[in-house]
Amino acid sequence: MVSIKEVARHAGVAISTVSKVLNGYPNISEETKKKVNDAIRELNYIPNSIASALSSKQFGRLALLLDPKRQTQAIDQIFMQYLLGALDKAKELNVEVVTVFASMIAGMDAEELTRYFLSQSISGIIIYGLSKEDKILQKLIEDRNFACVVVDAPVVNERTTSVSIDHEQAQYDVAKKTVLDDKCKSILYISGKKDGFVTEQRIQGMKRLVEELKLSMLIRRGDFSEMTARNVALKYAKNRDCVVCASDLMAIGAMNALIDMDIFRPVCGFDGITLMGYVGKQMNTVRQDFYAISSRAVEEVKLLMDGGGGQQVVMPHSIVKMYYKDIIC
Amino acid sequence: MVSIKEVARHAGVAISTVSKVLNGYPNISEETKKKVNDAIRELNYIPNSIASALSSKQFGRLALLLDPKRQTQAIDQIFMQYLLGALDKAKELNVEVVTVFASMIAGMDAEELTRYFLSQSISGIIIYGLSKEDKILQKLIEDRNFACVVVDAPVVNERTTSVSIDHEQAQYDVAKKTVLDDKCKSILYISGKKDGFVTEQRIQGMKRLVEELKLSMLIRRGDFSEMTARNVALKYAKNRDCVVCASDLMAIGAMNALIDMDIFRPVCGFDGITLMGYVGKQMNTVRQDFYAISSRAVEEVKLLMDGGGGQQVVMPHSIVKMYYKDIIC
DNA sequence: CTGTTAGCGCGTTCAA
DNA sequence: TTGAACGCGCTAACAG
Repeated sequence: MVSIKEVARHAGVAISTVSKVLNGYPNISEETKKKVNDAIRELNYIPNSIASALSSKQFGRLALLLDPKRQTQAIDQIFMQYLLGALDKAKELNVEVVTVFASMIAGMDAEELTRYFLSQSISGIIIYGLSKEDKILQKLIEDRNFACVVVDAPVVNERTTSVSIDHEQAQYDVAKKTVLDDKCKSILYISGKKDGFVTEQRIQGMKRLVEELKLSMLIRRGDFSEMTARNVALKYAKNRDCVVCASDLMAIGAMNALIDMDIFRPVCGFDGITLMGYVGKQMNTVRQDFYAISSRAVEEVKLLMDGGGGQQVVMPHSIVKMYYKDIIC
Repeated sequence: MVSIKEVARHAGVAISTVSKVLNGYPNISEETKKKVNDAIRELNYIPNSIASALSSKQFGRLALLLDPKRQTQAIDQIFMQYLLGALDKAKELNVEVVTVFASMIAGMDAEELTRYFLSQSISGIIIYGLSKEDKILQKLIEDRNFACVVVDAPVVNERTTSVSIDHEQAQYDVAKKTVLDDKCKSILYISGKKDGFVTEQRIQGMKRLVEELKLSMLIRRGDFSEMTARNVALKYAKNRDCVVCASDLMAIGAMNALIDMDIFRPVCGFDGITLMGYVGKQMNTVRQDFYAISSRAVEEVKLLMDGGGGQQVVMPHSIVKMYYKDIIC
């Protein structure tokens, strides 16, 4: 491995001069700059980022914390968008990223987790989809040892920023459009899991709408799975004017149930990802740009790592009519 | 940040002694070992992996090379299984992993890519789904600067191992079962993309079967998308006894086309992931364990990084009957 | 504008 | 069995 020392010798300058050229310091004559760059090229020199990090004490890596399962699942597609957005932005900002899956840290308490991250030179963490039940990560956040960005959970402190769309408003918006389009009076709402932060926010949005438009609403707990939504719809949709679901996947389940029952009800979903397969129908949904959200999360965590304070970041959403012709692949 | 120096001072020993305890060297008395460990615990000392790597010159990180798109896609679910399998195993083997997406290295030629990886202290690479058209990565592999493992492509040299199931045999197996179950005589085969290594292997499997059982076969190029498979099936399935598809997703597309045409044909797929949604049908498919494949790939790349030679690793597959009731989420 | 020097935190001789 | 000393490759004062 060719080191900075050899480059310096080859160029006939000091090591520090090479370093300065490398890092774009001012006050270097064009002439020496050229000499150094020539040497670098000739020797095919590659800077050692490890040594650089050690020397400059710029450790500060960023951990992306996701919770995929051994079983393939629809949400994996969202995870990929998160990863893609984060890695692209991290490369742009020159931040090293470590991908961490929940299974790798299962069983660790907050203290072990802290040690684990520190030993990996991690100083910033992005947590995707924090659960209300996850006391360990919440402790980690409260301890403020790391710069944290929480996606889709309203957690903020001096070292923690929250990034997400306004779920309350988004749920309100998409349901309102659906209700008004078809002059519905009664709603079946299939919500998300109990332990998710967004679930409650979306229910609030529904309640606001129901109050405002003087509607009636039946809320049934879903779990973001197609199957459960299907069963709920089979049981309760008949007496309702429309079905509002807290995810596109559940909307598909509900839609299939309606088809099986041979009745029509407007259905609306949430997420706006193209995973629904070909069924020749259409529906309203909330579209979020998971890539952009994750990209922003990286920017925010960088700010925190550089000493900024935590804040609440609200990303834009839109309501779109999706055609089920959108294909999975 | 508490360093090894403070631990040494606290324990009343030399730095090197602490280092030896840390790395499990022999010839350390139980007594000093205890002193050191106590100090470590008291000070809450965390070894700096960066400094350790620099000092021991053990760089050797592992890059995982994937190609997800900005658009959500079914294959994302397979990617997640790959990532999960690789990261779990890497943690077990204590290998540092860097996730790299194709978009991050787009436009680089083999030489730039080499420099990029080297500057990141990467010495091993796992390439998932290498395309025949990707001359740059193929050059990278041929250059032998890195320990490479290629998943789903039959590329082997001294520094390159191939890991995948036997696609020829798997395609043969699943099609044979489907054909024999229903006594089919003519097949519509919807293949994968032209530029994939596995596409050709699977076609070979089909050809072997056709010859052995004296069948007739019409091959149409698909692209692993539901939509294309649907269109192909609409056009050609009517005159054929069954439809064999090179992916589950295409099988769904074909199945939906058959339903629309209101005709029945046995359909078989490939992959065995549960992404098909609820349609109340069933079909044969090849099941591969993507997690296990990726896990094995990491083991193999570790062997290569430690000086081993390249080889061809064939992972097991099985033929299963999948019920479409398997739900996406 | 350039070179000298002193570390960063740790692993690894080699003497003691 | 232990510790002093050196160096990994690089950055960052400071001196010239």
